[in-house]
Amino acid sequence: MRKAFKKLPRFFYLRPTVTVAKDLLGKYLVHKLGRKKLIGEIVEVEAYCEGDPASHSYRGITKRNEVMFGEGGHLYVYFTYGMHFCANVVTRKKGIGEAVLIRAVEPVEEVRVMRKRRGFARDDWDNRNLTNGPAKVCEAFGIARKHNGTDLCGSEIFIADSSPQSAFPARRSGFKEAGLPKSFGRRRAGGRIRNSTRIGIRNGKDKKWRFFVEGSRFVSRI
DNA sequence: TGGACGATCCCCT
DNA sequence: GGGGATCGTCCAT
Repeated sequence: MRKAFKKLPRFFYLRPTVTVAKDLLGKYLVHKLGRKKLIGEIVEVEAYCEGDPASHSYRGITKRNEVMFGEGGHLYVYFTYGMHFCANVVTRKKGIGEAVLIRAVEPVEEVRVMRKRRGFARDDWDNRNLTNGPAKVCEAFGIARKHNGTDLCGSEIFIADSSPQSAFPARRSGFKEAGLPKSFGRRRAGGRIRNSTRIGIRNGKDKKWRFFVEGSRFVSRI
């Protein structure tokens, strides 16, 4: 019996945060906006764990970070530097404040919409700078404050899999029933997973919890 | 109530 | 590689 394509199930997100971070590479971020589906393949993430001084959850639960302490599989969106939003995938069970920051994706579907949202010129055909940073991803995908707490097991914003080698296989035959375009199954980024220290933090510098797809043109930096 | 600073981006040199 | 934009959040008065 063939397994139908489906968005990642709840238990995917309840696992250890570093594991979830690595497994998110090559998966597809999907935002249903009206009749359109904005889709990008995740190529760069960072894990933020308990006892991690770089994490927003380090000093305990507050109004800002409470979504991080909720059940895994929800979206934690925060506002930073007075002008940017960043999106995180909440992990683990309720009560544990851990999450994975989505740092970069490779644009896949509705790229024109993303380009317009990012204010790209019509004659600028290099999409490398479209979604190669956490705030750029949010701007391109139209993710903002109102999406904080969104259930990724819902139908507005979710993450899907199309990699046949992964632990969460999907088949092209299932895309139609999932309402996704036929081109959806193509794996684009390829490459092995590499890791490094995280970007833009002072504390927790030693942890090598940034994960990215080796050789991808769409990561924020090498 | 004030002030320091931030999981960033963009433009400038 | 350096600095400015810009404001919500948190902690110290």
